[in-house]
Amino acid sequence: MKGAPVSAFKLDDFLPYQLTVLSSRVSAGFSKHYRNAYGISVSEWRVVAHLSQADSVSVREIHARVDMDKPKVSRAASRLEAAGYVTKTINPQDRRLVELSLTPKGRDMIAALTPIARDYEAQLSAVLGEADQAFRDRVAALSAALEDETDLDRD
Amino acid sequence: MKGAPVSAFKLDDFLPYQLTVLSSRVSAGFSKHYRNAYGISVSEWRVVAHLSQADSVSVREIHARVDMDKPKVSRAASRLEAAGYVTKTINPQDRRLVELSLTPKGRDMIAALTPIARDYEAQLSAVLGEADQAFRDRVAALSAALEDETDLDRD
DNA sequence: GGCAGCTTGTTGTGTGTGAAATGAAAGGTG
DNA sequence: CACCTTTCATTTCACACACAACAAGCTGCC
Repeated sequence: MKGAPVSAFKLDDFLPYQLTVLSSRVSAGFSKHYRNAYGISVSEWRVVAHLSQADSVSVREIHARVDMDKPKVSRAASRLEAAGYVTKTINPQDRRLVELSLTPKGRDMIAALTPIARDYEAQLSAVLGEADQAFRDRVAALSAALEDETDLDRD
Repeated sequence: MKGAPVSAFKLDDFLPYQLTVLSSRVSAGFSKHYRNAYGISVSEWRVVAHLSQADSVSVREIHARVDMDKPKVSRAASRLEAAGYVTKTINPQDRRLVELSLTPKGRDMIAALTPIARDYEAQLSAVLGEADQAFRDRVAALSAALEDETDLDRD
């Protein structure tokens, strides 16, 4: 019994680990629906998805709302622009701001992906069964509880 | 009403997005406990945590059990070896295998981190309240349901 | 025994990432 | 109005990642 751990730590039962694995699988399961069809990454999907709710939005706005740092948003926007899904225009009132807008091609993409996203979410809900709403509430509660800890909003 | 989305897609309410944000926050909240103190990353933490349950384990074993691909395990192991937390020895029976073992220094680290991990998990459980076990069951159920989809076990 | 084929681990390669630095524009103060 | 500070976006740099190629070792079949 030389190196026998006194009280073994079970990584498989560790909630942070489980959540990372789950999150990775859920994202992978959905991203394969748009990665092949449209050649966009998760970051790009998030930007486009946010643009579907509010057209003409600055990089800063997306950075604040979509849990991505500024360089990530900036690069995702550039890739989306190069792919023809988004246009970048400088705001005339405040010329520091870069307003992002969906092109018709971008709108077509989000129009096609929205039902796919809803279907995918419905599949997840089916697995969760009647506990669906309770589960979502717990996710939100945990997320909110940790929000301030990760509160590094020094820009 | 030119670009008004017909039925807006709410990224904030999208479960895959919520889970990614949650997972990121939970991991960040815990990793800050060992990042500063020991200078190790999440990958390295996982390897060490797994070694705490089963000493002397091959890279392949960790790859299979810890949701990391082979290069990631290999590089994490090399960094841990350089930092003096693990040793790598070639298995004499099968000289392809590299057995990883914790050094005393590595055992000290995991001994110090285990109670911190348990405390952190207890905090999460406190937020979840009586729904704790139900929540974990749902996490496991979802993860299991998606396991086969991500089943790219072509090594 | 020798060669084909598999397994294991490491190393390359192109890409993405995050932190800090930079550039560019607006606001505030004397 | 000049100067300084703040804000926004991009770029730089060092590093991590994923996928693929690779070298080394084992196995089995003839």
